[in-house]
Amino acid sequence: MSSLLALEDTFLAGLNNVERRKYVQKIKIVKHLYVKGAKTNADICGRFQISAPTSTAMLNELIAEGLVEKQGRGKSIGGRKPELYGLKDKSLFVLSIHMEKYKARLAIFDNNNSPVTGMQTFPIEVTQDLQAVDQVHEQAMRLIEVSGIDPQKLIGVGINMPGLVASKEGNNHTYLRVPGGAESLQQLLEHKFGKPVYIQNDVKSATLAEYRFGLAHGRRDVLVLSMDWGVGLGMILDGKLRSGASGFAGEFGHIPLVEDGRLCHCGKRGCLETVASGSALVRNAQEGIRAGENTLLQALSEPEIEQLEVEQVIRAAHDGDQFAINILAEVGLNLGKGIAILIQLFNPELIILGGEIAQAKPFVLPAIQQAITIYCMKQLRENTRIVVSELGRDAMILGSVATVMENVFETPLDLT
Amino acid sequence: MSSLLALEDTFLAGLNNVERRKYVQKIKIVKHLYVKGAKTNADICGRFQISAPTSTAMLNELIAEGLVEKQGRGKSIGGRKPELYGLKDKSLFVLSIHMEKYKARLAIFDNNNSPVTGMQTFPIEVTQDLQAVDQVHEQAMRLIEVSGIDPQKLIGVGINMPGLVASKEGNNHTYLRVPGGAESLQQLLEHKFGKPVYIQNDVKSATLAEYRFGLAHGRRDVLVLSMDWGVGLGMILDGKLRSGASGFAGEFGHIPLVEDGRLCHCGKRGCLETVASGSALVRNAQEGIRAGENTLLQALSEPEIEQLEVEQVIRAAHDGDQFAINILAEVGLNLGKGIAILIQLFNPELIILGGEIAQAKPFVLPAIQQAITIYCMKQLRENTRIVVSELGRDAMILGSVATVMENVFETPLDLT
DNA sequence: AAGCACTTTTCTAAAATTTTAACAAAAGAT
DNA sequence: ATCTTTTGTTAAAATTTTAGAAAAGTGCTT
Repeated sequence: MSSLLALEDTFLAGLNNVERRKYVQKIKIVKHLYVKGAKTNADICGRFQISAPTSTAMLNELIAEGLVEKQGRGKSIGGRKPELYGLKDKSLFVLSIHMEKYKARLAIFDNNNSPVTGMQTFPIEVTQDLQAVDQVHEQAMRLIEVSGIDPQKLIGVGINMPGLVASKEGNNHTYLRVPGGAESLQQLLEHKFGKPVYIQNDVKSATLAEYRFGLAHGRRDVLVLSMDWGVGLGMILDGKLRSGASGFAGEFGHIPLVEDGRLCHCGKRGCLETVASGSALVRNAQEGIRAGENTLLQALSEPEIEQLEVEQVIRAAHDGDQFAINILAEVGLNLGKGIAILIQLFNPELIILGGEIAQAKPFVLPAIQQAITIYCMKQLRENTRIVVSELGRDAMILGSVATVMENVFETPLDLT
Repeated sequence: MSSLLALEDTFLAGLNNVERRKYVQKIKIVKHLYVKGAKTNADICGRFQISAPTSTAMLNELIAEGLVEKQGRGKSIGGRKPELYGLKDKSLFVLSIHMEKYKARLAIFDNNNSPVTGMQTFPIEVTQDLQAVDQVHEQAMRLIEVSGIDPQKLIGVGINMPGLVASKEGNNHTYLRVPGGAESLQQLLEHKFGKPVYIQNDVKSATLAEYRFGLAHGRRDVLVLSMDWGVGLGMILDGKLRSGASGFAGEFGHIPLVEDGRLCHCGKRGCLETVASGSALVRNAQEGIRAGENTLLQALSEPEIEQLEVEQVIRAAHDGDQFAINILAEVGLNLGKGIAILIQLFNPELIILGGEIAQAKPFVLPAIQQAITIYCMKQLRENTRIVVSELGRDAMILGSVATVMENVFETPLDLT
């Protein structure tokens, strides 16, 4: 077996204890190098509690397999300079797909998270049925072909999608429903692609990206909020992305926040999303415009009002529009009340705000902070920082790369 | 070194890789036997991916150290009957202490979680200062002496306490504050006892007990709610007790639930505790009695009303008192709204209700279920069962035993 | 600036440990 | 009663570690 990542169920079963342990150890080393970058032999010895000769032997095997290479020498700390071992560029590839309701983006990345193709964007419509899946698959196969990469080196496909995604089960419970009794959406995709496929909820995926490449890096308890049309939540708790029993954890947008509130599209009343989301912001703006509020947005025609976008309201605020600033602050206050609940329950060290709302930082952040001061206990509030994502839009597409890496390098043994 | 659990910082440092790995492996085996009960050699080989001779050798060492014994033979699955290896009764002891605001309970348990002393209860007052600590220590030392156990075999002390407990840091941020700059409360106690001491918040401790010995056993995502005077929350997520960045996660009682609500003792307004707790129940009862509601509780004199206990209201409900039933249902509805938030955020498979409220199950559970139906998304609601604790009051004292075992057997390496 | 003492890395071979293989004993299945 | 399966030992084989030595640095002293 020349490749480390055989990933076939039959492969592991055919190994004895020694071979399996070595395989697991090598995967752990590769994941370590992926997550932490190039490292010295000594570092690997220390981290995995193995001796230098064994560690060297395994690294040499990984070099022979073409996954690892020596990348110069590290800094001396008072002795001979150590050899640095790192993942070889372009030795593995991941196909990353991000599906939104009305468009999809895809790109291929290598094992050092560098894009090897440009980003492709095309329109789709994510509905209950599987039509969008076929479109995406077709485009993806074309991208793989055009990219010129060795298909053998493509180790997996990561797909973000909206809705209630049960990653482990491999199904989306909101959209893209597979016919009952048959294989899961994940299995269906794996057959189509002939590769391991991992599906994940969009916000959870972005959360993983923040953890690996963004402001959450190196932290152990972080919440990531994504506010666009709706509001989503992803959570890193004790250094891992947590998804709850069925994979649906983080349905923050639909917690009850307002007593006898407005009807939410989910069918319930007074959900957080009815007062703290892009759709709530736009609704408030539309109502204000129609009620004759003094605002720059009055310049819009009735059909333009109907088609109003979150971005336009934020732009108006940046242009000094007091009405837009007010409704953004109101959304911030409501969101802040929700965030206060999160802080009380999760005690995170950091909360990262992402999505469209990031553009409105100067208008919503003070309101959020104010709400937190009102609704949070001092000891909890003081230990939580709130920041705006630095990854921005990239979080999503990088997230599905991270999702693949996370799962591909997952060791088959988990003892608790 | 004859004992497995040396637990001195200097001990591990003095080991080389091989010795350390073996030590870790043996601890893992002991923890496995503790958590799962007696097991066969083959089971241990499979679980830890080691060969039969190595496994046998380690078990023999553990037998020699007096921790493990052969406990008869297991069932055959088509061949020779396997030898069962289990933890020897009374080979290790844990001192378990449960501190409430006005009383403390303590008892000594052995490594099979059997009490080896009766439960001792005595009055204390947990305040900002350390007075209660001295009282508890004194009583504890007396209990150890009276019990007649070999002090060498006492491996640790577990202490539950109310308040914001930062277990890792070793301090309580609400009560029992140590003078600034000095050692932590945990270190102070370790010096007093001359043993490893683990402090934990009472509800988190009970949660661990539910996980090890109660209805949460074998499940991976469980929330435990404890409702007495206040409301507390403990969470098992992905098979581990999670406490957030500073250890304060689970402050469920003080999430904002009511807009412009009543003033809470924490200083904020509209906290869940103001409408869904023992204190809210008693307050509602008192107000109703004084307003002349038609209830059995009218029989109480004014000083008795002032001293009203949760238990009395629940008893009245059991006696068919409609007023008591109504206010319990109201509390249930509010609690249910809070639980709906928890389900949306955590997606637990199980929620265990504990504390005094367990006694009022027939009156609050329907109301809770009703609130969940209103405020939860179908997909989340359907995957969550809500039950009442079967451990009851024992959860607390067993919890601090589990806390000690959890930490004592924790391997020093944790690679993520 | 050169030299010396001390570290750290890297490599190799002997020593120690762990595993596999082989086999006897024990139990169930036919 | 015989055959198959599983367990529990023991001895040979394989693997991993330790120890020792050389190589390659750093940093202090003169």
